[in-house]
Amino acid sequence: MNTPPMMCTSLGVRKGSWTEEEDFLLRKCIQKYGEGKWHLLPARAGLNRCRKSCRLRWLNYLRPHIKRGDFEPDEVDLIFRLHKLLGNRWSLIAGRLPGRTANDVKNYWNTRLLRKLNNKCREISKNEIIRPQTRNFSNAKKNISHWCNNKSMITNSTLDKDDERNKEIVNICDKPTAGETTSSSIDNDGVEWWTSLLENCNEIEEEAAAVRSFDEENKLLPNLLHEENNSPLMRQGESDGWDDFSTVLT
DNA sequence: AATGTACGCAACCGCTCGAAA
DNA sequence: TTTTCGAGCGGTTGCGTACAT
Repeated sequence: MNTPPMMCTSLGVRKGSWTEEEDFLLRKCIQKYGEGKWHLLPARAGLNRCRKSCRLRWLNYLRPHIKRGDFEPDEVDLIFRLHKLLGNRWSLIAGRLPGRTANDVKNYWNTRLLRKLNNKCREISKNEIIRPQTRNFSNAKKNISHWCNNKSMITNSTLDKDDERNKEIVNICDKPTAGETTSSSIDNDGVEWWTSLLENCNEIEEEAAAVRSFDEENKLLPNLLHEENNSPLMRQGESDGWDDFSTVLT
């Protein structure tokens, strides 16, 4: 392994890739003192790194039992489900994937999965002409106070960014279940797409809250993958929109 | 063989949150 | 109650590598 190029900040703190020696020092220090107290770690370990860098290196790379290599289909399934439920809460998602880090999950989502979704959307757009529709907000007044009180609407990063990729995800993820209005059959009053989106936000927030409280009671789901049919989150027969993803990914 | 491009991953940055003073 | 500071998180960037031209 070649020594990576050295970079230092103005304070002389080393940046850039980690060397084997630094890894060794970090590992040794954590074995001795345990995790935490990151601000003390660089001095204890004799590392010329900032505490953030040390923490990240440990969490994403050096920690025992970290799984490397491709994600299994089960894991990809779970990522999709949890992303729909939780949004870009990578640490929460990773918490349900033993051996995977938030950074891994985030990278995987941002590269491979998003591309697959984008490709699918491009295929769709080849065949369907999506015409912009005028939006009549007069009918939406009644919803405004509801929107304003809905924190998830304001802060949910998967929804509030004017980002084409997020829009595509929202379109796919919010593909309605049987009996609901389809996104392609957008209503004529021009409001329903907004309200249904907002309702979804509420649902997602409620489900996320349920996850949190469930976690607190049970301390992490033992193995969601194998128990999902019994899981309160993914009960059989309840459409969570996931079935749609299988087709997207193939 | 050389060059350009796309992709994946590791790492950094800036922000928020919560605890302690 | 306010301020300070450490910890943690998500977004983004940069680099190395694989692949295409």
